[in-house]
Amino acid sequence: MTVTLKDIARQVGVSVTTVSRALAGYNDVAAGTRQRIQEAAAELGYSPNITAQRLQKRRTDTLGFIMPTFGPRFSDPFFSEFIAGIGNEAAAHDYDLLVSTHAPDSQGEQKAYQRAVKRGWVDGLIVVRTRENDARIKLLHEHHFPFVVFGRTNDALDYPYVDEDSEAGMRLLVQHFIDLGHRRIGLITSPPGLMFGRYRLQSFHDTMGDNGLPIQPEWIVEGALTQRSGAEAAGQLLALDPRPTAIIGGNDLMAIGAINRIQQIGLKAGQDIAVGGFDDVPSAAYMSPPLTTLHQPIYKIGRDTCAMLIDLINGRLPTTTHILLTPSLIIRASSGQSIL
Amino acid sequence: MTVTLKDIARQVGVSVTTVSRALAGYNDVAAGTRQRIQEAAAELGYSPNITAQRLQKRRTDTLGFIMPTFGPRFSDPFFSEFIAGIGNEAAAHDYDLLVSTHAPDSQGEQKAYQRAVKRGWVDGLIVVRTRENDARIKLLHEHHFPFVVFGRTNDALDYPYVDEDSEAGMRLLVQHFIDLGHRRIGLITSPPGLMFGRYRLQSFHDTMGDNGLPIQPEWIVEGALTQRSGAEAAGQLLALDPRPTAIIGGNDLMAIGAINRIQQIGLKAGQDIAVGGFDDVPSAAYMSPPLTTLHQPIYKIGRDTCAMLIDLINGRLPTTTHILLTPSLIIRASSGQSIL
DNA sequence: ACCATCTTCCAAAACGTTTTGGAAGATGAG
DNA sequence: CTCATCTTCCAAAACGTTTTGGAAGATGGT
Repeated sequence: MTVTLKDIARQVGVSVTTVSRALAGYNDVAAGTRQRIQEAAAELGYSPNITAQRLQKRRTDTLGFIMPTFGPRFSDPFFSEFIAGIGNEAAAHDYDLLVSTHAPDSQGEQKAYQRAVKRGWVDGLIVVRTRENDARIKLLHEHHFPFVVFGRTNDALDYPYVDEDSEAGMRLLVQHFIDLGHRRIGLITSPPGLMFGRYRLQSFHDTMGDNGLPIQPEWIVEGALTQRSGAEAAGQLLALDPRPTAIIGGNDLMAIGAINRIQQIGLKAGQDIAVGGFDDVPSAAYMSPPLTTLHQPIYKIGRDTCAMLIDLINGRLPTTTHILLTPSLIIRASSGQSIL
Repeated sequence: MTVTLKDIARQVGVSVTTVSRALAGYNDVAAGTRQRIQEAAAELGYSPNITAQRLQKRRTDTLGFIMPTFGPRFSDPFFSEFIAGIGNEAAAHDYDLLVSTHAPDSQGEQKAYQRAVKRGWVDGLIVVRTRENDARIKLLHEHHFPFVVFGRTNDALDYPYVDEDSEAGMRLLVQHFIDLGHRRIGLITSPPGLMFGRYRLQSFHDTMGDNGLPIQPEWIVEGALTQRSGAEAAGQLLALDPRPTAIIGGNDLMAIGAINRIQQIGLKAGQDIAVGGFDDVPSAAYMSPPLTTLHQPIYKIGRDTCAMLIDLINGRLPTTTHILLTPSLIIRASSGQSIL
């Protein structure tokens, strides 16, 4: 069937050892012998079996990425860009990328992490969308398994991570709206338990407070990170009396949903109601109105996270294991003009 | 370090064989012995090493998906939804999914396919975005390697595929515009060499011809499947005199870019210029105006493709290996009213 | 002619699992 | 008591590779 070292050995009339060492470039093989072996290998079309190499080397040269997906069918531009980032970086270092989709805290997710930790499934893991009391991180940490996280947790554990400074981001956005004269600002939050939502919500409170502005509880509505849920949440906010003059989406997808709902009831986003988002997804700049948002360099974050993990796996401690990136506020038409 | 069969065998005082067979549930193990083995396994926290199992079984239980990406940094909602589809289906059958990103026809891509074919990298491959004279398909076909394709090629080769009927889709969309009274219709095509672009272009020509409508060469502009390129191409179309009254994007991303450019120069998409796209990406319904487009059930296509591949790998010939899905036209505000 | 040193090769072990082909002892039928 | 049949176990081989620890023969210096 497929060609093995044994086949070459038989054809050339040497031992498997010699074939292996000849092809690996050791210098204890006579030039002529090596020549004949190389020719035979080329002729037979030999390529070493990956699984056998992995067993022998006790490493898989594979990285794992377990995507936490809400609901079976889902689509989030964040993930394709992030995968492109880690995928390219991994490929550059000759690592494979194993991708698995599982609902957060589901049995399937737990099994996947167990396989990594106990069964030599992959050499390291990339963890995203941190949760409060994140069981994944506890597990990996106590098994001393190599991993890097995009996000932080509320544990006291020390582990390498890359994160965006959600607090700073939200502060920029809220202050921007306040400076434009807004006083009643609605917020569409992400599902509970997600750390980044927690930081953003906290910062929303803080920034409003620092400006001496009270917050009505009904200004804060929960969404599910999708356009549809953003539209629904916006519907609730727009039904308030008085209604908010600005709406912040916990991510761009929800902000896009909000804009849609605003137009639907006959108002103009960016004129009657200001809107802002988080992420700067590719479509954000092409909406009408274009969406004011906080730019996160997702692709770069993916690359950096992956590079850090590879260093970790190979025992090269990264110089810094805690990276906090400040998102930059991209002001576009959806935040409108001053209403003062 | 990690626990192996040997460790359990030593602790219980039996052979490795017996441990293996006890845990695998064979009935040639005494009840008491099995009990002690199971307890020891639980106590030591044993889980079988995946790589060793794979070597022994000569199968990886892993599927490969090599994403053809244009440019290093990229983001296409098509891929995240497609990955979710194949990922979930794969997980349901206990298969892993290996994802690799490579530029089309690049060296890296070729190497990846070689690894699959010759080195036991994965048990099967999913191929997408077929190209003219697609080298990937020729390679896989001549090596009798299990694979399923999303898309068709111009080869005479027989292989299993799932595809959307681009010709039917384009016909629906063009006819829709013609019925609304449009006579000058611009088309933003995908990069050359991509089969789906070829079908769409051909069908564009055919449908216009069938309606007795001539096509000016300058109505057809090439894009790169991104919002930005769609905006640029639309810019060219809008500069024509007389300019087209309708613009079709080769995919939704380019249609979204076109809408953006239309608004930018002070015209109203869906009123002054009709716009249509392909794919029905999640954002399409939330644009303003919402985008008329051809809905492709990407998630389902991913699942079906993957299911077919798994059948193939396990020697269960799927009943049908050629599936052609007709996209449905979703009419939204961007196609506007009749202009007659 | 003898010993030391190179050069070239390979058998065996190892990675951790599953499968094959018995073997030893217990049980039961006659 | 004898032979056949179960029950329970295991040594060895296998998957395909890499590494270890020599061994045999060639070379060269004296």
